[in-house]
Amino acid sequence: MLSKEDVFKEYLESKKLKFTAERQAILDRVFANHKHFEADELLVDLRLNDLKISKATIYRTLSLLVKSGLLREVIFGERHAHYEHVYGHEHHDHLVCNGCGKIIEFVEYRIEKLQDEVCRENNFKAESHRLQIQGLCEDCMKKSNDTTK
Amino acid sequence: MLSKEDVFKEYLESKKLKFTAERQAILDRVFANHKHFEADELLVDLRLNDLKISKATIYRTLSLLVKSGLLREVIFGERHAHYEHVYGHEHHDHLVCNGCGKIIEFVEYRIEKLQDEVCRENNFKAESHRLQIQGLCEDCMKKSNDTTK
DNA sequence: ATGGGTGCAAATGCTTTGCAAGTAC
DNA sequence: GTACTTGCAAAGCATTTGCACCCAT
Repeated sequence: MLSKEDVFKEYLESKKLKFTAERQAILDRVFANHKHFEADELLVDLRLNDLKISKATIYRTLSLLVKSGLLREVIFGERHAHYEHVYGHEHHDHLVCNGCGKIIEFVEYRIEKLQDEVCRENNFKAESHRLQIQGLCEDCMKKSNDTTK
Repeated sequence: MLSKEDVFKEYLESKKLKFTAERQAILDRVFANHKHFEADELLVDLRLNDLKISKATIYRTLSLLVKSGLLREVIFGERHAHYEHVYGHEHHDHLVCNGCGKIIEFVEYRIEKLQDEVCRENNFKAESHRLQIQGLCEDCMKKSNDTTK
């Protein structure tokens, strides 16, 4: 199986783009740590590792990582992007807590199958999908029911 | 059954807010025409009807319409909001064509049921959800297969 | 009369872009 | 050598906000 680097390098080559030190560093940090992250969090993480890469380059590289299929952009209702790993992770969907912002991932194969069915019915060729359920997690539910609050 | 106006007025009253001419006009135009629309499209529509309402007021009123439950905000992967009617429409999800931008609505009760099941398993209380499938519609699929292109 | 509402223009926050200088191949 | 890259600062865009004046209740 191809490593992340191989996947990225192959993509870059196919587009006649270059594998620079900045792209290397971003790739490393993106997959070193977090699962979900935002552009700014990546910037901080790079700084903490003494990597001085400009915001512009971060945005440009994230876009390439998405196009190469290593990352996916997720939008959680806010107006800025979050990213998550595609490489090495099964496709999943999200429960987003409106109370504390916690994100719970889940996999439900039967939903995917019904989606395929819907696509067939509408002569639609799916390329990607996102399902997200907003509400309250267990803890926040308890808090909001707590009459002593 | 309560009319849209009644729903809106009730919401405003409950928050000690006022039912102004601007809010009236926006409510009317929002439900006169479109289903899906963006803030800017609403602005144009208001101008075409000789209603000179500022952008600020449009944004402030849309937010109130969402809170009152008459509208829902949908984010189609772009970085700006779309709105759709809740009042008078069954809950549905979307197929979004990456080729031409067309939006196909669908209702699939079995998916909703599986979502409820997922929430139960995770002790999660759903408040809303959004499911969207991106891909190519029939027409765009034909175009991309067209070898004469 | 008065607390909320409006328009305007400026501010915001995330993201993109133009440009001059640097670098991978 | 030459096309692609980078950082910087400026621009872009959708949306929000501060403020002085206005108006529904």
